[in-house]
Amino acid sequence: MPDINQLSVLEGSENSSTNGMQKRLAAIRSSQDRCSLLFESLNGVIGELEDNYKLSSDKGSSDECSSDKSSNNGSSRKNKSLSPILLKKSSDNEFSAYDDRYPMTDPFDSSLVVIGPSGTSIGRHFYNTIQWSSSSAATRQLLVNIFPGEVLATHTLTGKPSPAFLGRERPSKDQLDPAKTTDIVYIVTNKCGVSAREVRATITTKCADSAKKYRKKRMTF
Amino acid sequence: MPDINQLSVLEGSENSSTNGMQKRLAAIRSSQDRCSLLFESLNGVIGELEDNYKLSSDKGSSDECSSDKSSNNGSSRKNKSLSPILLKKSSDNEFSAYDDRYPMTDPFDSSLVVIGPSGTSIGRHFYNTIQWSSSSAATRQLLVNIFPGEVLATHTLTGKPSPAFLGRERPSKDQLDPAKTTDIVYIVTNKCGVSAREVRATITTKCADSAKKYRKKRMTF
DNA sequence: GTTCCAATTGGAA
DNA sequence: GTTCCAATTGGAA
Repeated sequence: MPDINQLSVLEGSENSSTNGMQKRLAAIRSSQDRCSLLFESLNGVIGELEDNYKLSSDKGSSDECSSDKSSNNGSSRKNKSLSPILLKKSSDNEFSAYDDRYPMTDPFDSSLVVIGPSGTSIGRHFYNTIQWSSSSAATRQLLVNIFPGEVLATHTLTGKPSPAFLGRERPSKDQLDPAKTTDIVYIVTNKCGVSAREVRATITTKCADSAKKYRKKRMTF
Repeated sequence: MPDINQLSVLEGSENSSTNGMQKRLAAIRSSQDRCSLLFESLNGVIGELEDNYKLSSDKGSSDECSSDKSSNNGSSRKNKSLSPILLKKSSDNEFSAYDDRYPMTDPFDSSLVVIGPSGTSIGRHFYNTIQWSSSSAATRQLLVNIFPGEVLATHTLTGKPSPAFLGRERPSKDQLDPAKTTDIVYIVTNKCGVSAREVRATITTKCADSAKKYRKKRMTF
């Protein structure tokens, strides 16, 4: 969560800040992390309950067709009451840096949704299919939508070689466009209430898995 | 949320902290208060969803309800059905099968505290010094208290070799006593509200760091 | 077919 | 001096 990291600025501005203060900040940070986890947990519960509810209330409709959701009468009330609260939660969860403008509709193309301050945009339809109830699923969905599979296979989060493979270097990989990855981290941390660390780990793993996939393809030649 | 309450301790011991810092801390505190409110709100949503769900699906739902659910009578149903879901979710986050008995005083030695179902015990005085506000700090404190430094340096969580170093094997390491590591995971997940994954990652890292330390010592010979 | 796990590393924080 | 980061791997889940 970006806001917490910003707290480190404090240390710079105050030369008098003590070790004790560091500890306090660490304590705050970790309790906020726990908050995030709890949010995720609650989100999961809500998603589950909602799924059950939908399942039994209107059996025919598939889950995530959201486009015509707003046109529902009566029964849509429950859906409606759910979303705003969840959104409110997300924004409040980001104690500071959260910018209410994102996600926002692309001002030049209403079929696009801008997901973060760096301006990364994705299709609205795809956006509506993202499973925010799982931060790793959401992260991976965003990755495969934003980057071609081969880019994922040939790039990494940082572009740096593994320190564990020094002197045994693998073909070096470029860095995924940082503007896009930071926007992914931005939207997932905000929508799912998880730490940036977690999202970044998922990106790292997804790249590794993609590379593995392409490596296998090569083997078959 | 116990963690947030613990933060109030911060106020007790401020000596050098500046006015600006106070304000920032106040801001954090208030946002955490908001957090608490949101939890209540989310809980309300869950209740509402569940009521709706109950209302519309009183016909043998198939989901993951436990075996004894069918034996419930009408009135107890709502309370009972919500809890399992929350518990289930919780266990995903490793608040898991929380057993109120732990931590407990060692029945044979009141100076010891048993931290988990496997019976790992630690000194009461040490127990009282654990920083539960940081899951990684708490995990590391427990590790160094329970295992000698050299054991940490020569063991790993699983005892398995790194798959990334096949054909280039490092001297193999034994597995840390699983009874003890599971108890560490148990107590930290419960006290800090973090996932088992996170605690296990910290254990892995601590072992790696310890091994590094001892490796350096060797280098100096 | 995809996601997740954890051991290892050097250096950054 | 210690903790944290992320790339890489094979296989488990």
